Formats: sequence, structure tokens, C-alpha cells
Amino acid sequence: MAPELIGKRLVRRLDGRRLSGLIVEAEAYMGSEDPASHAFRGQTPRNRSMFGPPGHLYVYRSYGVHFCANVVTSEEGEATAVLLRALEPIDGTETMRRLRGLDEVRLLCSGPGRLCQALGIGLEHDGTDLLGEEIVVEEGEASPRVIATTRIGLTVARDRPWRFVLAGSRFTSRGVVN
DNA sequence: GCAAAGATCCAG
DNA sequence: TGGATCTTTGCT
Repeated sequence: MAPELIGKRLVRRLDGRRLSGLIVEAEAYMGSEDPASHAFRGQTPRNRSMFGPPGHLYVYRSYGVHFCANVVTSEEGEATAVLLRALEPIDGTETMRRLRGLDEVRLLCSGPGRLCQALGIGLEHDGTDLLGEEIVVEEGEASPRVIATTRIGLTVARDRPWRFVLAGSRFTSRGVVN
């Protein structure tokens, strides 16, 4: 499900404004089969939304400082999710700049924590239904070229090629991949 | 109850 | 390269 999200458009409605961006980077976390997944050791209070129905958000705090947002992609009871890691900003870049306290567009959403800050996503969005009003995934590029690489920031299961990036994008969290 | 690690970001 | 910052988890 992670590669399918690349090239789609993430839309966030905030105070009547529309913020959106093209999803250019995402990572898959394969639930109980994946030592790097928060769900590997079973359900806990923090990760319970990952075990819920698909199409909902799993948001958690990272390193005590940032928030990271995942799309749940498996049926209820399983816990496969896709971490949204980077967007190419499209609509609402002025609002994103304000929320990020930063001018440079390339850096507004180029990382999971940055993306959440730019879109105003926090723990209150844990469990949010992506078919609702606040946060939605829309169609984007017709046939994006997607490249698979290894995931970032892990101490285990580093060999699995479950990070997906839009080929040639300058808006990823690391350098351009072709 | 406590200790350790963590799907990060930014400054120096 | 290291510090900030703090929650979650697992073990004693």
C-alpha cells in the first residue's frame, strides 16, 4: 500500500483553508512481521489505532518532540501502516511557512515531523478517518515513477526495501533519488 | 517504580 | 555530531 500512496495528494483542511501536497516519500511498517513496527510486540494504548480499520490515521510522538503520521492500510486486527515522510507543498504554502516558522519551501514538509508541523497535525488526529473532512487523500499524478529503498532511522530490520520515493523529487527528506 | 530507547530536527 | 525533550514500554 505504501507505493500506491506516492504521487497522491494529501489534503488538510485547517480553519477553512486548504493545505495540500504531493506525497513524495512514505515507508511501510508491516505490523507483527516487522521488528521495526510499533505493532511488532502487539497492541498497546499508544498504537491501538494501527489495529483499527484501514483508512484511518495513526499519530504518535517521536523523540518527545515531534509528531509522525501514518495511514493504516490493513483490516481491523492487523496493523500494517504507512508512515508519511515527505510532501511537495502545493496549496497553502503561506500557512505552512507560518506553522513551520520557515521560508524555504523545499524544507516545509521534507520529513515526518516537519510534515506534521506544516499541516498542523498532532495527537488529536490519532484515529482520524481519512474519509472525513479534516484530512483526505486525493488522486494525484497519473503514473508516478516510484523507487524503493531501505527505511530511515531504524536500528532493526534495516535491510527491508520498504521506503518509497517519487523518482527525481527534490522534496524528500534525503537527497534526490533517480 | 525505574531505566532505556526512540519511525526526528536543528544548530554548531 | 550531539543535544533537546518526554513518552512509551518492558523489566525488576
